[in-house]
Amino acid sequence: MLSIDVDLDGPVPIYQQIADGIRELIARGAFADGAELPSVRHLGAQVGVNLNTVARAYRILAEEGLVELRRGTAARVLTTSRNASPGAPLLDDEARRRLSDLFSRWVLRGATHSEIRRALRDAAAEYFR
Amino acid sequence: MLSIDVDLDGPVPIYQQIADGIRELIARGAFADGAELPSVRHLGAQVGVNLNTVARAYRILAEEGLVELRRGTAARVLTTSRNASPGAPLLDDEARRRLSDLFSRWVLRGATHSEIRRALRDAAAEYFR
Amino acid sequence: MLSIDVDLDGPVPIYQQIADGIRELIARGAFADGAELPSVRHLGAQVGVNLNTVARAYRILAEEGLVELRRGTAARVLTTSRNASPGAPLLDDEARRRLSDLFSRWVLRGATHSEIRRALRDAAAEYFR
Amino acid sequence: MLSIDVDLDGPVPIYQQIADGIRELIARGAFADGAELPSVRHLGAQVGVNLNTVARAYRILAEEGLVELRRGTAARVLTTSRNASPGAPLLDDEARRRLSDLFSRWVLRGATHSEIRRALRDAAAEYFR
DNA sequence: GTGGTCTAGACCACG
DNA sequence: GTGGTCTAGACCACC
Repeated sequence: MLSIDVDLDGPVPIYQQIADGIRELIARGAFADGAELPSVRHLGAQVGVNLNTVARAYRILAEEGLVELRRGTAARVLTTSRNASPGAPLLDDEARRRLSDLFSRWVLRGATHSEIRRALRDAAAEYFR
Repeated sequence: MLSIDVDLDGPVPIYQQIADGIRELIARGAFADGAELPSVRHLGAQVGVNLNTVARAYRILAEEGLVELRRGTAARVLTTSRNASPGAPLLDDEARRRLSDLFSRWVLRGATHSEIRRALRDAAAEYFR
Repeated sequence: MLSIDVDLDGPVPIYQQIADGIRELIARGAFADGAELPSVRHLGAQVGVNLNTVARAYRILAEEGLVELRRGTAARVLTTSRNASPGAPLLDDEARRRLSDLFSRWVLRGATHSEIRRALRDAAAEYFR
Repeated sequence: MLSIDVDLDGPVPIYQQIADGIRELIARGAFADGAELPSVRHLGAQVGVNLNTVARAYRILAEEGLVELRRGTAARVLTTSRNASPGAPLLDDEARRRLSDLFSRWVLRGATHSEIRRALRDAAAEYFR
């Protein structure tokens, strides 16, 4: 029984939120390899959105290689398909951009370098708890 | 002479990128308190976007309390107006959401907790360099 | 003992892949005229798909005149029933459409006319090897 | 005035046909770099399909890097973004699969190796005419 | 004006 | 039953 928080208002598209939520669940190991996702109809009903919106989220995950879609059968999770280039650094431009923006907002709230380092450590600890 | 990188393609709205860029410059101390921002016309011409787009970026920063807008005069930077509630933790829900999403993507690329901690430390060090 | 590669993922319907695979085997002369195809049960079990899926593939081949289906007996290959109008050119609209699409993709990868001609020659040589 | 043939029935999704058609026009040099595509509304009306269907075709081309989409402005063609890995051979598995299927069908219509080579040469000549 | 999102609902393709 | 396609139409975001 999969639970995903979705903010129906707000600027982030619903299909993105659903994709993000499922991606996180996969990353957290909530699915065995080959496990079935709920049908677009079920998940749509549960979350309170249209089935097409869920379908779009599934399509995104499929393009990322995290989910396998086939007509006639349930969507399946592919945990094995680590599309990791082993040498690729985590801190690529996109990650750098996201983090810099966060840091600037924190600095403007008065944060220091060490406070920021601490908040990051806390966030990671929380995530892996 | 303010320099901002704007990616005209990509999903991030241009006005957001401009606001983000200026916010970062303010956070980095590029402006004295009360310093004037370039006019929307100048900045628009320099960046190569419509003046309304720049105006919208300024409005966002004004709503955040980082910039003061008055008709007829240049926009002024307000570094002192920390709109921070002193006790508010850095790691609010929005920050948590952004970081969790980043962590999930990293985990799916095979990252471990300690690799992630290291990447975060590096990012902060880079930012404050 | 017939061997067919089927990609259970991917956008191509399984029954199509099976039909394509058998068609290629027939074209390559793997069957004497009147030879029996494996039962839908056997082939389905071997390939790992539902028997209805195999049955649908056989039906397609029957509609093309390549296979004869009769209730109660094994499906038979009909190599003689060339359903070709003798004068019909190979390069019909459908073939033209398929090749044009391929050419466009190649051109956008930087290919020239002569490189494309060479790739086509190679493909044919490979096929008939 | 862009003209695209679309078969509203038939198994190929309309959005795919539209994407294929535009890709071919781009490959044929019908667009200068940065040229504007018709709006999803206009093209939809012209072809006789819903605007969402056209939007999906545009999204596909954007993901291929052939088209640049931005809210508020017309879709732009990017001919320069050759995403060609210089060393990559034209005849990859997908191309091989497509061509093999075509060859099998031709062989079953009685074609010989040399007739097939000729048809391929003709198709390329036609395409580049 | 542009593209983007979302909906409700229909119908198809597939297993 | 599943996912996939398409529609008509609404509304939003952006320029």
